[in-house]
Amino acid sequence: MDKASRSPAMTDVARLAGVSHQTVSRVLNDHPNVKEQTRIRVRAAIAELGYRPNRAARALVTGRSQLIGVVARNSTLYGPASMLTEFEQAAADAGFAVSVGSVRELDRSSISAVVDRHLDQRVAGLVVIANVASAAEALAEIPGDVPVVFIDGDPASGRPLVTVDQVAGARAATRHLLDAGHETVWHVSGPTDWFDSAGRIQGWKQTLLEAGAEVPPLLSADWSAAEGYRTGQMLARMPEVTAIFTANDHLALGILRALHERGRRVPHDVSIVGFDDVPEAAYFIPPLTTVRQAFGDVARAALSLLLGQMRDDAGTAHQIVVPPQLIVRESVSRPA
Amino acid sequence: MDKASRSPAMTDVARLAGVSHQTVSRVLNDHPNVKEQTRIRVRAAIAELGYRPNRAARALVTGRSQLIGVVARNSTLYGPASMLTEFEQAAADAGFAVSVGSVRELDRSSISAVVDRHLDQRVAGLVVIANVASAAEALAEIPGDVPVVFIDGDPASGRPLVTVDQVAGARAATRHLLDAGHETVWHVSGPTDWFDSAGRIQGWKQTLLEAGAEVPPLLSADWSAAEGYRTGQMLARMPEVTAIFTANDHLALGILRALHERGRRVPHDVSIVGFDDVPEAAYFIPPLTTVRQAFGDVARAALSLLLGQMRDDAGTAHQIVVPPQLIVRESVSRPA
DNA sequence: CGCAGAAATGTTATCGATAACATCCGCTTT
DNA sequence: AAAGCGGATGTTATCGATAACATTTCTGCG
Repeated sequence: MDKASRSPAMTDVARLAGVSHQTVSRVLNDHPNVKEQTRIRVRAAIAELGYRPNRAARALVTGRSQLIGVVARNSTLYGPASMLTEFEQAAADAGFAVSVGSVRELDRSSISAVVDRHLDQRVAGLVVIANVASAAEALAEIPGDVPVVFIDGDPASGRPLVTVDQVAGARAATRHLLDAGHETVWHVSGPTDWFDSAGRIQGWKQTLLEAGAEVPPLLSADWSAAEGYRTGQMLARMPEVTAIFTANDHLALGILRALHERGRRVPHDVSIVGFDDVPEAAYFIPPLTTVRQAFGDVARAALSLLLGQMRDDAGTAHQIVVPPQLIVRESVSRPA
Repeated sequence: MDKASRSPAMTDVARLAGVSHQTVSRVLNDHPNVKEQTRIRVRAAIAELGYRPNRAARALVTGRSQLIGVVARNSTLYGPASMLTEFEQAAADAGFAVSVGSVRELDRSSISAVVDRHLDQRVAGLVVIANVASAAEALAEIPGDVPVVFIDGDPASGRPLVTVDQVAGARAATRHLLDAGHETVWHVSGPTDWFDSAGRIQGWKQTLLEAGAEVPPLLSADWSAAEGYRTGQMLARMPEVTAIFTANDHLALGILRALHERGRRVPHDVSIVGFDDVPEAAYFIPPLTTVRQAFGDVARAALSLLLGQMRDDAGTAHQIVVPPQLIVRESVSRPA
């Protein structure tokens, strides 16, 4: 009796329940035409044997697995990393496993390599965290028969997409600084090829123009504290700079340090607003006013779009925009 | 000619190359007994058709997939998140996909649920990032026939394990502070049920005892800047505290802020050393001296242990310890 | 030259599920 | 009561690979 040596298959369940394996399959897939009584009998047999369907076999015959592939840039940046774990959690709750395919760069060849790997695994769907514009062309290659949802991609593509409203977040941040009485607001952006950056730049600029404020030159950086520091060293020497909106919290951290070194106090001399609300932002010196993105909401929205596509093929290609939230702390005050 | 409608299978390749599908299989798996000439012919056919093997079919017959399951706590903490992306990268380079299974807590039922999901997928191996002691019992349940490697687990378990030498890291940090002339060093630890915390506490205490220094009471916190701040508020009021070693950089950040608020200057009045070397640590005020963990090395080591187990069943259960590195910046000086 | 034995290749069975089709059964309907 | 019908179930084919075994084709050597 070494039945335990190999996990039970569908035929084992069928034998125990006194039905054919096909009936077991029907019970598993909730087919309508099964008598309630046999359904119960089969369920009992499944429970007794501790039977769990073999995903590989199912994937082979259906051509689809219970696996969702995620394509993301290899990154420990707060945003992408949070996005990923939130999505994994949402997918797990829905009974899906998540296969992560990191790429070093979001260029054409890297992306198609990862997509191919995922298609090899017969993923049921793909989620692409496409935060830079250069990804667009490679993504056009993804075959149309596999459900795809984009996070942070190009809204103009017409593909199903979930994104945080970067423009609104930037507007709230800029407006907050203007409302405090600053004549204008400087912006240190992320890399300009990121959609996030573009949206934040746009929101910042729009708000200044609407308020009739002068638009200072745009300062671009990568997302690191290091570049924030370098940029900050420059800004610290400019007395006319009294309000800065940075594209993420780590940039703000670097700027805070540069200002500190030059003896410019925050928020007394310079006000600053970040973006992301990383957990430690409340413990910067001073605590950072910033914009929080609801990554969990984005992840769940992306999953539900994906499931929608998987269910009905003619699913309309929705786009969902999640609003961000301004978190007010102590890094902003009226100008001196 | 709608061959493109369905991706080519092994038989298609075989037909084109004028051999049997089995020969194609042999070429794919690098079996020795294939004539060089046919091997080339088959390779050409594969290339021409753009054939890619169906992982599901292979998994079905072998009972093993090209998928590695990772069990980790759902977390955006720098350490675990870095570990995950590094491992994914290493696995991808070796041709493996990674299925992430996050759990909210590392308790028995969560873990066995995730492990079961992975076993459903017929993962080729499992990597468990088991950073708390409570995980140990649940992990004992993992069946012995699937290769498992632990990252950060209990060395005493005897299971294959890769870990950063936390004790050595803590010793370096503590010693650095003592060498600067401080009479003793206070320690703010992470949660005491984490192996990381335990190792760092041990290294800290050992070093103090060896140096004949007094061992101050242990202060425990979670890993957050928030608790660092709270703890820091207390420490800032104690003039005898001149040197602090914190279990991670975010705790240090919170403490820096608390000290700053109380007017205690770092490093002039208080020296501080963190742990992790998060990318922004160099831009704290002041730049933080800290201990860097080579997550990439850990990930690659874990993968190679796993591959070793997958190849030869009798593989000796190695344990690999990766040394950390003290990064000296400006948050430490001689006591006043 | 022929034969053993190895090397190269082909044939068939198999993994565990779903799909498609076949069958059986019990009712209604006329 | 026979035909017709749909609900419930069973049978067989199938997905695409590998494993095990069968067969053919080379070798080397007496």
